[in-house]
Amino acid sequence: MSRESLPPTPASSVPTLADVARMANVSTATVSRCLNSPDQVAERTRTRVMAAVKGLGYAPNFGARALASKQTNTIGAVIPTMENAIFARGIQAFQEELGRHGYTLLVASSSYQEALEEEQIRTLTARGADGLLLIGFHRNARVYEFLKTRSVPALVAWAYDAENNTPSIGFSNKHAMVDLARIVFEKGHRHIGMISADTTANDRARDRLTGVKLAAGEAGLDVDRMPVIETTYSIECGVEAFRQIMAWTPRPTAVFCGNDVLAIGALRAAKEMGLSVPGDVSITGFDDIELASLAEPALTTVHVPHREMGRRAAGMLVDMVTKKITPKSVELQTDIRLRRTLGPPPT
Amino acid sequence: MSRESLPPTPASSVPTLADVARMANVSTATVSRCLNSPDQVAERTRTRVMAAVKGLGYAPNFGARALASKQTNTIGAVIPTMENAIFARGIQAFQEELGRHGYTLLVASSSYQEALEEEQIRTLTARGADGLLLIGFHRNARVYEFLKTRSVPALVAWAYDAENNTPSIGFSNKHAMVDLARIVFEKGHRHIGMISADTTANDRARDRLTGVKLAAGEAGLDVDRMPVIETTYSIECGVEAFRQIMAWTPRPTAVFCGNDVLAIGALRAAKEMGLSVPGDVSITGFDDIELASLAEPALTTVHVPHREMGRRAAGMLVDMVTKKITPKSVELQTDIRLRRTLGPPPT
DNA sequence: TTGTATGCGTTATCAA
DNA sequence: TTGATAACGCATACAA
Repeated sequence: MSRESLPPTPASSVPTLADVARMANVSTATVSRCLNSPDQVAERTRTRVMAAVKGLGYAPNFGARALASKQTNTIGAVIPTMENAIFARGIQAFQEELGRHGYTLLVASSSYQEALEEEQIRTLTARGADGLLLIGFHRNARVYEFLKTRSVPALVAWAYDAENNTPSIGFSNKHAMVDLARIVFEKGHRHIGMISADTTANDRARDRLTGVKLAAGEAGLDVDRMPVIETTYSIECGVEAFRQIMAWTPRPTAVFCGNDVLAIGALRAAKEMGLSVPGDVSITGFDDIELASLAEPALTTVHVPHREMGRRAAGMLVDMVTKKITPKSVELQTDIRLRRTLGPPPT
Repeated sequence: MSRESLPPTPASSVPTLADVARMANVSTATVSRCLNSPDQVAERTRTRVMAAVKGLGYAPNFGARALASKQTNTIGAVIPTMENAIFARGIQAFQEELGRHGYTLLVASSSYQEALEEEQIRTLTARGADGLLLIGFHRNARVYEFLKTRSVPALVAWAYDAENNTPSIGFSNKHAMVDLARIVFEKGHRHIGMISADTTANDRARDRLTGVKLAAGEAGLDVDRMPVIETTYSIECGVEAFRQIMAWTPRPTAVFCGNDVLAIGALRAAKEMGLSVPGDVSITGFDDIELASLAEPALTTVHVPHREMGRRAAGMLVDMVTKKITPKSVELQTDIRLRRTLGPPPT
């Protein structure tokens, strides 16, 4: 056996494959095989090599591995923000499940800005993400093309659409809101309003509004005259929007909020205005974050299985990356949590 | 000029430096320079090269760049969990600031488990993180040695210790708690209790407990007889622990909680037990998460500048990585938010 | 200012 | 089962 081809051991630095090979008296190819497909190596040599690996404290160089194997075992996620508990929770589960499959998570946030999201997607792709988790479908077609030419698999979460080319895992924002709204109308409400996120760049927000309108139509309301305020997802904006919407004529007896954060704001505004909830006005949210059941009175909302979504999204994405398949979209079930902020309209 | 050295353009795939070079009729070295140090290239050629970059939609290959330059422009963070709003908030700011400096965030979570944290640190290092953000100082010495031999700079956040070898950014958990506790004792409380996280593996929790004991000693209380319950950071555990601690004799008139999540649980338990807060018992938290001011009654707690900490941590870490310096530890200020859960003891 | 040539540490193909 | 060796795509020292 000749190890002449291997350069001499350097003074002291991070050990490389060659160092291990030299120590175990085998070729670098054999060391590489020991690490990546151990069963292709004879028991004897393998133990010898592994001993050298331990002894040197060898760990493969990430860049070199990525360059040679064309994959990084890294998955990227671009989310609006971690500050919203629903994403924090989902991403936490996502990361845990990725870890179980030997993948690491690369994250970036878009702050709900379309242009920034596109930039982040490009960045994570450039950073070598093997696959991408995206939130919702709405984005420039250019982005989808980019992903396709780069052949980076992407999965959409927090939204569901069986027809779309991009696989997704989520729930029907529209149906969930229809279910909730029907219950509200059954209580007898005839004057409603909605506080929503911007519906132009946020398909989830749009679908939720559509759901309310659909149910309102069923209930025979004049959908076009329904007050809708579009604002940003924050408690303060919820406060402000609630004040505006309650100034409408006729005054709403029930206010749908695009998410729980807005609803908490609405609740606070109602208190400040001296309005009883649900005596004077009913309020509903969406997401069922921790705050929803802790609020006073507790918030009626749509429960979304964020953790399950994160966990399963990880599994799907790993499949997409490793098996190079496009999975079927998965629809998760939401359910209505009836709590104290919903009651019959004032008589 | 001869471009003979460059291989012919491949059928169609992801463009490389060579493709750009061929198109712009320059060498790969020039293209590389255009991208990394534009000022070393003549205006004329640069515009030509940049046009080719745009035209081809070229983006550098991550693995190759990492291999050649020995850096990934990636920073890793190992946090207990994203589900705690304080980390979600801090990490969000951390990531935003990293982005401004051209760095991307790699995250992993330890679920407050020491062994898992060590594994995650090794994983992120193996994934080529240029630097690491860690939470608190407590971890096996082996980990610090590992980081040193690998020469991966690490910064500790959510804790502050000017003496430690590892630079840190945070605040004195002990002093913050002393400040809060002094106010409590000034109100006249003589019987207190504490609900804490596990103090063996969590240095922040330990310091907070120390703070309470210090102030209690100052106030002339018998520190050894003070009831302390160690549990896990969750609302449910807070509920359970509060029940236990209120069964103590003499019954505490004030209960310090290791964080706001536990305090929210304590608050809920008090309600369920028919106790008035602060009439029968005062409750305090730590962190000042959103819930704290939204709770009913609003929670007296220690405000921690989580966002600022995340943002500045990013800046420090980038400095450590790029300038190869060890920055001075930074101490941030906390302040007490006096809200309704704190009152004088019942007479 | 630009080009040439080499090395970075793996993986993978092909031989032996 | 193992070894030699050619990519992989970029950065950079050195030369022109």
